[in-house]
Amino acid sequence: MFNNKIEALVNLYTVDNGELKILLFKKMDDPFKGYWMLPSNLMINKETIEECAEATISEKLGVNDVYTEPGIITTQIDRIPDTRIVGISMIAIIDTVKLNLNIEESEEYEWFNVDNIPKTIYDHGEIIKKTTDLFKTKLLNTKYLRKFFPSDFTMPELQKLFEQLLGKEIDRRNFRKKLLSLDIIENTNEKNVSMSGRPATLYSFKETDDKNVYYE
Amino acid sequence: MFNNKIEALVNLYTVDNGELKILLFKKMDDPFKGYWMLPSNLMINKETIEECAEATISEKLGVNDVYTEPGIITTQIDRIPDTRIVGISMIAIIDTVKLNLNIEESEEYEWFNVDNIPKTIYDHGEIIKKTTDLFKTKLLNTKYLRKFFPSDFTMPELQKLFEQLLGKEIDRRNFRKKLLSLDIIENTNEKNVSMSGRPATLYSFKETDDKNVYYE
DNA sequence: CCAAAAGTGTTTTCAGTACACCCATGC
DNA sequence: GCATGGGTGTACTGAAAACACTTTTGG
Repeated sequence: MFNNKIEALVNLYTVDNGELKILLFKKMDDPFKGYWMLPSNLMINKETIEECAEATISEKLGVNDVYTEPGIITTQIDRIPDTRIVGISMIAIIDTVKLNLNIEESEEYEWFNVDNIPKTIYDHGEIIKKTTDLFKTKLLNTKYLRKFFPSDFTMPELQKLFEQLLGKEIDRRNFRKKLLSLDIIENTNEKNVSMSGRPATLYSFKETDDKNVYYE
Repeated sequence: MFNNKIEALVNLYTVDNGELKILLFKKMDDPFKGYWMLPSNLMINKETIEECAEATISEKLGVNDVYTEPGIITTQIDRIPDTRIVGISMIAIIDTVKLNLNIEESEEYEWFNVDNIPKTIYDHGEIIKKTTDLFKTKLLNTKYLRKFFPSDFTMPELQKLFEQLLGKEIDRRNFRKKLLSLDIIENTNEKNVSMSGRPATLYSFKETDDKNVYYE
């Protein structure tokens, strides 16, 4: 009567060329064959929900030490037919460096832009939407930005991410001015290798207190 | 192995004379006799966490139709000795009108200013702090303010609440100017009965889209 | 008439916005 | 040398902050 199954639904995010993306797996068998899903696992008695999420990532991708934290919770009785499972969505962040080192191409998973989610099993689509909305507001804070950019980044890259988060275009000069005025980043005096055009300067986050870059 | 007990830890808030307060109950027996606690109940299989929280409030105070939503989640294995219970803190909001109609004085409970929480059982103190921090940021939005003030309120009352939320003093004239400029409230042309001094004008929230009053 | 709290307008300051031209690289 | 994307400075605008005196009530 009081015992419940709890599943961690892992929303694993990365920033790829200034785009916020989430990792989804393809369901290879019926029901819902061809639909997409969040990697998930039932939480066992002797672990925390964070441990459960980290184990799921490790199992699916072979990557360890990924930051996770709880997102939203769903206790709808009938969210999955014929069984009662409490869902806890987990926000997880991985940077492109770790990604490139450890992840190979696969038929079974794909990184999707968070604003372009394919059809999913059960309520995963709704969970992704709610969790991503929550995460987008958190992501305006350097605490989370740091995790995507543990080493360095370019201004145009970061600007592109903010344009997606805020859903509007930002003037290049004003964005740069604002970021520098906050005194949270520093010039590394390095340049990236660009596809074409002038190479961009690389910046990194200073080791200061975290603050929000934008509101609203 | 996969079955867990889940408890709803109800953080019931009200605004009393511009002060944000939370309801706590006194533990009347050992262990932790004399310590304070959040009202809570284990969630049963056939209810949602919201229903569990609402039932808890109904049981303790005899008040129904109270708005609730999930706050934070704790899955620490040893948060309660010798047993594993997953804790979900629930934000619940009650207005002073409902309060006065239904609640009588009691030895067993008390409304505490959220910035002055007494000693609590287990991890309740930490849960209150985290949930209240979360709620304070939400409370800058009229969606939640409305629930505290379903009928009307005075400017000084609302200003006092904002001063607590933001942790700083606000100029009376500037606060008034800002609130009126947002076009979210209207003058009811009524006055309240004051303790002493000039009676304050009563305002109410317009039926418009919700927005944030302040950031940061 | 005195104490207590509410109400009101103007100036200053600073952050946000708008805007156009030059620079470094690859091909 | 040209296409591509990166880097820079200034003027305008509007919201936030600073600030002091008057009004209404109860006792």
